[in-house]
Amino acid sequence: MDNKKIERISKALSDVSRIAILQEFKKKKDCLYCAEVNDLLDLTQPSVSHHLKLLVDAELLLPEKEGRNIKYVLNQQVLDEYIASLNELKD
Amino acid sequence: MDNKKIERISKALSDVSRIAILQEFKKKKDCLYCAEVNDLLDLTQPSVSHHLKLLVDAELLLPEKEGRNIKYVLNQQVLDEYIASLNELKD
DNA sequence: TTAATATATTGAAATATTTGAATGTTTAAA
DNA sequence: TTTAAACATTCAAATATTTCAATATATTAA
Repeated sequence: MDNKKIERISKALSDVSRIAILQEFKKKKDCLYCAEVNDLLDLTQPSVSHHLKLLVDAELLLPEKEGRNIKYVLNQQVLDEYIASLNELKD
Repeated sequence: MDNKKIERISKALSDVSRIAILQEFKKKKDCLYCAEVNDLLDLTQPSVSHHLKLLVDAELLLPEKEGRNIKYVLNQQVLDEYIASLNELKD
């Protein structure tokens, strides 16, 4: 994983709202609906949409359209690659 | 590790200059001098000082004064705790 | 087709981050 | 003690991020 990608993922992780979104996946098996995220956070719908976009742009979340709804799935592979990059920092 | 700490470390990691600083530790055994970081980056001394401060504030780097110089050591424990928090995101 | 629901986009304000010039502080050397 | 070296701080400018109101788009229901 190149440094620009590490930077982008780190930015995606550098906000407590977005961290909370990712943590919600543990509770809801492995998929989360956009509407659930709106309920989770104390923010307006456009703000939540913005946070989800950053997570999708970083490829930490994979969006799947289901009619009017969007289902998000955690991208474990990208998360693993990011963690592997961090582990490489250690001698 | 609480979410504010995760946020702070993620922010520290969300800049290519700071990522480059951390990666330099692999080459230089496990300690890096401030002056070496100044040489490494194409930035002015105050900017480098700012970046190092963010890494120290996030506790990713431990500073040790040596006369006029400062030696930085990578804080592997904090890095490990951060990685552990990310691993917890996965189901 | 019309209305309602779910999500995205735009635009603007508030705040945060990045950078460097100028300057300050601390420590060592002359 | 004067000077030089290493690093920090302050301030301001440029840029990026966060947030929300307003509005747009897409899809489903009536």
